[in-house]
Amino acid sequence: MMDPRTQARLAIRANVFKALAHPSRLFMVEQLARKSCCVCELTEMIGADMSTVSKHLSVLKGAGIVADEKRGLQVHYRLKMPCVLRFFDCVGEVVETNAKEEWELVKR
Amino acid sequence: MMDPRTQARLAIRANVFKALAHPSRLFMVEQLARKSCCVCELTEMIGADMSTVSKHLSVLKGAGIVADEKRGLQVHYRLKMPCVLRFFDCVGEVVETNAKEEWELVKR
DNA sequence: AAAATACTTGGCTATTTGGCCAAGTAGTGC
DNA sequence: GCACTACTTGGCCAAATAGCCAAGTATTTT
Repeated sequence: MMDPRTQARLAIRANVFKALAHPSRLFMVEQLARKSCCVCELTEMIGADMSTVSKHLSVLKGAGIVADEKRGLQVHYRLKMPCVLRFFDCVGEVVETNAKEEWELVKR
Repeated sequence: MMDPRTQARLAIRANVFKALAHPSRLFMVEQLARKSCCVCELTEMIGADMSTVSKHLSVLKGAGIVADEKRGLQVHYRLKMPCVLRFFDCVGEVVETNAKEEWELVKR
């Protein structure tokens, strides 16, 4: 019946996945993997309101995936847990396999 | 400004993460990694309504993470993309690091 | 063919999430 | 101190998610 400890462990882990479960946040992680950026740079690239971007970043920060540091007027974010990049290969594989299978179904 | 192709690519990938972003679904993936199960077994373990479990499974199936097969009255699900298990090590690492840091803050 | 089992799907409600705008905070430069 | 820039936070609304119950489907059993 799934004891409370297991339940709690899974809930905490689910939060990490939840943090990555948004296109803009994936984009941010990819960018930050290349180089640290201030909020303004990411805002520019994504093209949403800065407040929106800031909130996304705080979700990633809350999950422990990125870290921030104030430099003068700007706040710079960096990828704190580069191991999340390892996810992306597998996700790419999943997506590719799905697409191939769907194609096979529709093809004829 | 994030072109539509990038946008679409990220949205598809985000769906895979979204599928994993729930405690019960993580539990299912872990179980299915050990052995294939029917819906009834997972329902028993999780302790929710069978309809709820069935819906969770269809989310995982929609993301291409699991596959199903009917055997008599039962439907058996299996882990189709075992590479998602590789995520779990990193997620564990993230969670552990977060916990350690939070502890350092509260300690004194 | 009727009953039982193992699911899935539809309907409903409560909660969460995502977005923008407006207002607040924190440094910088005059 | 006052204005300016770079953020963050609160408020609000629209949309998505998660849960249960009830109803529907498919297969087996009697």
